[in-house]
Amino acid sequence: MYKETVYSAFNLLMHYPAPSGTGQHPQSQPPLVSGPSSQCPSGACCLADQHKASQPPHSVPQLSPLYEHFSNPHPTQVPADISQRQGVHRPLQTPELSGFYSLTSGSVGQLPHTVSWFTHPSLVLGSGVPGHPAAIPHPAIVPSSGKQDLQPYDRSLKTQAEAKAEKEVKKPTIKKPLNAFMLYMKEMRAKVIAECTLKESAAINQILGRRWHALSREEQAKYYELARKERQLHMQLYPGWSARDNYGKKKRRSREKHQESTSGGKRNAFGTYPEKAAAPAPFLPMTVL
DNA sequence: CCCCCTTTGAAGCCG
DNA sequence: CGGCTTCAAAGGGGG
Repeated sequence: MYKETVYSAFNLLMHYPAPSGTGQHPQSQPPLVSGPSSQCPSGACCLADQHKASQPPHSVPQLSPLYEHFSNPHPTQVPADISQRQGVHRPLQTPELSGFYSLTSGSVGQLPHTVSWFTHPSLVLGSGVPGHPAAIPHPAIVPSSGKQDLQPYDRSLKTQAEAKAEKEVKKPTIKKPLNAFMLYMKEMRAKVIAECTLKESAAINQILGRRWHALSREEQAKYYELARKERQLHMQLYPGWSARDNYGKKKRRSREKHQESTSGGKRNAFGTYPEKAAAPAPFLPMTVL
C-alpha cells in the first residue's frame, strides 16, 4: 500500500522538473510504474503541479490549518509573562524583530505568516505550567515525552532509569527552529493533500520537494527569510539553547539508507542560499546584521 | 506504541 | 575544514 501511493506520487513527480543541481536522490525514488494513479486518477495533482509550475509562483496565500492554528493575530496579545512561565527571556524588540512582528497580516513578501515566539511552530508546550493554569501552549516547547523521547514509565516497575525518565518528561524539549523548506512544507502540505488525495507524508514530501525546486528564487527567498527570522527569534527566546540539546534523542536511521538520501554536497551555510536559490538579495546572517 | 518513510536545510559531530 | 549525521514536520504503514 505504501509503495503504491509512493508510486503514484512518483508518477506525479514525473511531471515535475527534476531538481537542478544537487539534491537528487535517485535511489530514493521508487521504480517507475506506469498507469494511472489510484490516488490521483484524474491527474489532478499533476495538473495542479503543472499549473503551478507554469505560473509565476506567487502568493503563498494560505496558511496551513496547523500553522494558522499557531498564528497569533496580534503580537501584543502575547502574554507578557510567557517567557517567565517558560524560563526564557522575553525576546528583545530589536529593529529586526520589530519588523518581524509587524508581519502579522502581511508579509515577508505576501506571506501571511506570523512566526512569532508565541506562534513559533516548533514551540509546543505540552501542558500549562504550574501556577498558570490558563497558560497558553507555547509552540516551541514540547514535553520530552514525545515519540522521539522516552517511553512512558511504568509505575509498577519504577527503576532509577525510569525515575530519570520521569524527570526528563517534565523537562520540556525545545525543538529546532524550522528551516525554509520546513516552513514551506507546513504551509503547502494541506494544499497538496487536497489536490492529490494523498495523505502519506512520505509521498507528499516528495511532491513538496519537487515543488520547492520549481519555485522561483524570489519565492524561495521568502521562506529563507522567514526561516532566518525563525532562527533569530529562537535564539532570542532561548539564548542558551543548542541543537545538540536534542541530538541523539531519536533513534538513528540506518547509515546506508541515510547516506543514500543525504549525500551530495548540498549543504548550505547559515544564511546562504543553496544552489539555485543562491542569488537573490543576500540575507546576511544575523551576526552580520 | 513507536520507528520508518520522505523531503530540504541548519547545525552538531568527528576525523 | 570537510564530510557525515541528526533533527526539525507530518501522518499512514507496519513491526
